[in-house]
Amino acid sequence: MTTIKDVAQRAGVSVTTVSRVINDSGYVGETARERVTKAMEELNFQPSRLARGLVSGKTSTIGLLIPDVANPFFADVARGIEDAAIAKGYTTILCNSDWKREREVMYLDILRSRWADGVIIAGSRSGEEVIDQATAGLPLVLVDRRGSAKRSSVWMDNERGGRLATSHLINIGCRRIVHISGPEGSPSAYGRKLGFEGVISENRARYEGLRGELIQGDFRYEGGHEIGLSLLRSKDRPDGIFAANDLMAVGILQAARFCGIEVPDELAIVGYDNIALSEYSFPSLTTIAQPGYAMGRSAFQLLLNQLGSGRNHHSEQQEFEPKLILRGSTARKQQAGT
Amino acid sequence: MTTIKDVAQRAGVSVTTVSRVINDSGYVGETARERVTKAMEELNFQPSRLARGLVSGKTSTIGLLIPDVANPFFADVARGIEDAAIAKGYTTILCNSDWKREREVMYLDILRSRWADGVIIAGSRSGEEVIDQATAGLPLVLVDRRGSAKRSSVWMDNERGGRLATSHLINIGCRRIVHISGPEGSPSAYGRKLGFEGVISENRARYEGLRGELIQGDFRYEGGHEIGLSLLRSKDRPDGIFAANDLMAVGILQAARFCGIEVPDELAIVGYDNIALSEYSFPSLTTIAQPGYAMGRSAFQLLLNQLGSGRNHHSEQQEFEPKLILRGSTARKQQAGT
DNA sequence: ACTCCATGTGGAAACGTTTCCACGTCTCTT
DNA sequence: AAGAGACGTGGAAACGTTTCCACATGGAGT
Repeated sequence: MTTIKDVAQRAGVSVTTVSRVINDSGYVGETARERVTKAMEELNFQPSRLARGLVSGKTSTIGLLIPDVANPFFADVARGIEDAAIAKGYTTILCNSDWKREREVMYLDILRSRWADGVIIAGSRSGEEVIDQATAGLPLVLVDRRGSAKRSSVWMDNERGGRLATSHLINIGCRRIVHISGPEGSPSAYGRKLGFEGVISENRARYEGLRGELIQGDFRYEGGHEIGLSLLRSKDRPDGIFAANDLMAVGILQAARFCGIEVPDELAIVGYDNIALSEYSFPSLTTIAQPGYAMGRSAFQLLLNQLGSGRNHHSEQQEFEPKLILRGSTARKQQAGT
Repeated sequence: MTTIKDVAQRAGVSVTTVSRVINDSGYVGETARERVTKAMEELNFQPSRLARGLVSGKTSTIGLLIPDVANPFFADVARGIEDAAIAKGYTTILCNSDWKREREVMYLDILRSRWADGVIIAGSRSGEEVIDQATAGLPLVLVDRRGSAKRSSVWMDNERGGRLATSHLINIGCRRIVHISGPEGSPSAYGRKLGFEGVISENRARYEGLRGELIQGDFRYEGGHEIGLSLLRSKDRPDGIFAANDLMAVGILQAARFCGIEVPDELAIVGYDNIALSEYSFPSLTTIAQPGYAMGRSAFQLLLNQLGSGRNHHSEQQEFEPKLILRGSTARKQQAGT
């Protein structure tokens, strides 16, 4: 490792001068600057960010805590964040919590020990107190929930999304609807469930025989597949399913194909997220769009605003609108009247 | 930030003793140990990895340089690497090069400045000299190519994979076959192309009228879609397409649906990677399996071996076998004889 | 009674930077 | 002619650890 001292020696100046050249601060003479620049190039010198971080207290590093990069939605979020971060000179540490609370806490400890300047947490199942405790003063942006006013967050109105999805199923004539929810504790899953329940109970008077059922899922493809199989093999099978994310919805789609059930005519399916997969499945999946990449970019921007503003806890909320994307999995030949 | 000094003071001992307790090294008395442990808990103390790294020269950090996490194959690789890394106490820095060589170099400079202990590069388009130059002594594992003997690498026999795919298309009766290759410079894309060309030229004598054509792609869905459209609209359209990855293959699938061309009967399609998407598309995609997660785990293991072995450049190669996965996109009613 | 070694502890240097302070020299103003 | 800047430079402290060294104290072996 070549250090600033080597550069100083080679250029025949002091380390102070080299530092000034690197940071373009203070006064440096023309000749000195040239010699330092030359020496840096010759030695292929890169100042150590460790040392720099130690003295400045800033590491230009952020932590990204998500359940799973292999989940396309979070991969999009991650990409959005990393792109925005590197553009501002920040480096991103990747942390996959695998939906486990204890892993979240573990990663947060690691991030603190590495002096991350801030953290973005997406898809956490932990409560706010736990997060508060574990982040302990670390600047923070949450991406899946409406945080309290004192915290920055990027979120969607998941309840509205859940309402859109459920209403749509009712509109096309479904009367026995099942909602496969997300893991317990996930605020987005909770919102979607609320929306579902709300619409079902509001419409029960209007459409007699309308029934809504709830099954707890895990946001994973395999989980959706299994639940789909057991659900579709029962006598009293549903004619509409709203899955809390696309991955599970696609799992159900496969289960339906396996059971020889026609989608959308015998069974209509709505997902959530609008990941690429939902467009290319067969039939293509009606879903609620959630712009992962844009939400990621936005989350980093909020974090940056917080970092810039020093002590005075500049906190902001950014909301994204859920949007119903109509595709094959609910495109019935004849629709029931509204 | 609470420091080791605060802990020492609270426990009434020297920083040396605290350090010994933290690292469980040297002699520490029973009472002193207890008091230090207690003080650490009370202060919620986490030793600074920056300071530690500065003195030890080791940061327990690795860099992960991939083209794009939003590409499901690389997301799998990333997940495999991160899982393996955290299990050994290493932290992963995420770098998306977006297939651009200059971004690779930029990221490598950043990683060096952060004193990453090692780097894993997947899907790079840069030549070995460029990589050598940019990594400059950083322990390194390449994941998509058979490195020279002096370098650790994880790879697949892409040429064999290309041969499998192309032979399969010929076997089911395709005679005008197009290969959509990957971006220029990518070794995996190159291997697949070689395999394609080899099989085509070897079979030209046997099957008269057999034609193979090459089109340069970019490993992206949209690219595949566009190429598919222009290809399928021409009079002289192919009856078989081998795409260098699944993303492009699915793009072509969509293009075929758009043009009203029957898959697999009018057009057979083979992809590469076996990402989740390939199973859920319609028709499902015949492809060459590439186990991203396992390759990621493996890559980290090789890196770890290198890190442990000090100066003596312990380098290993790990090879994975390509496997043909038969699915709907090539399942023709009647197959031509071999 | 002596040395020897295991045990326990702390001071201080080192890691590679940034930054505060001090000390020059030159030029311009009055 | 003298003082006030502006300009240019370097020494050294500081950041939070680890680790080398020195120095105690005690008991066991001769």
